[in-house]
Amino acid sequence: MADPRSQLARRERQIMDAIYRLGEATAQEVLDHLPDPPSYSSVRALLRVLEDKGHVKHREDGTRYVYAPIVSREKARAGALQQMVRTFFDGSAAQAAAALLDLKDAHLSDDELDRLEALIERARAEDR
Amino acid sequence: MADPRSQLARRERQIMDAIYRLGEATAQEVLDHLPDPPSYSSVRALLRVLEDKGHVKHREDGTRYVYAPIVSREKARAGALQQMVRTFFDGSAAQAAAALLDLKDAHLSDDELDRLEALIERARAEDR
DNA sequence: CGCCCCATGCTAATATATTAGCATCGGCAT
DNA sequence: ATGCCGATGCTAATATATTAGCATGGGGCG
Repeated sequence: MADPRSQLARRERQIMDAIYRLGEATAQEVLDHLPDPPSYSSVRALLRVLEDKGHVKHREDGTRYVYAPIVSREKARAGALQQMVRTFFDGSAAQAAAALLDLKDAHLSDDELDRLEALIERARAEDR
Repeated sequence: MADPRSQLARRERQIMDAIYRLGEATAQEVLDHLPDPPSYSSVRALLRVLEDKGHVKHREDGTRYVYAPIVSREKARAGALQQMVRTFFDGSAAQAAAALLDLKDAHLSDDELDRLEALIERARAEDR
């Protein structure tokens, strides 16, 4: 599964990222999460374009539109992870996981570390 | 550190991804790794643009140019990881690592699992 | 030496994305 | 009822990216 975002133009992708970050969002909320924010009007136009292209859908909340991605967060991120692994880690998911643990602002809690170890044990078991 | 690729246009980013995947590459090699490949000539033009913008440099290998990224693979991928974690994992590197272990084509070897566990132990130790 | 091949430089045309303005519509409070 | 506010629809202008063509230049080999 390819990362659908890889087909998007710069702004379009920034907007999709904002929506994925927020789960769902109004034009104003998207605008608030955009780097070098353009006008509100521009954001709305791009949301319409993204809807035309089938990347986004909207529901009405009272008088305004709330946008949500067509491709679920889970699927989109799986695609993004694979893309990442291919581009930067020679296809090795393990290398990528290792790099994540190394991120300086990773600050992992004991709980999280426990859960990761559990996952590793599970991966071992599955391989047999 | 932000992901420098987030400023790039669609094709430009695809080209940067190819270069990061390959380490360094000629125009022809980049072309071979591009989805919906344009003409060779277009690729060369974009490589020049990317060089102007400071994303890429070239050395001469005999008569041809071999392009390499300005920002090291390590730095670029750290930025990309952070971006990914922010967008898809609510800022939690641990959640991201967990998703990596779950990727269906992750196929992790025992060796890799060992190394990951070691990293987890180290993370525990550092936190004290 | 001169030709050919394989590369690059440059430039112009086209396509696409991005922007923002203006018109409009509907609900709600006065 | 009507005026206002906050929203959308639409469209046109502009900026940017993308494309590909043509000219040029150097090196190696017959």
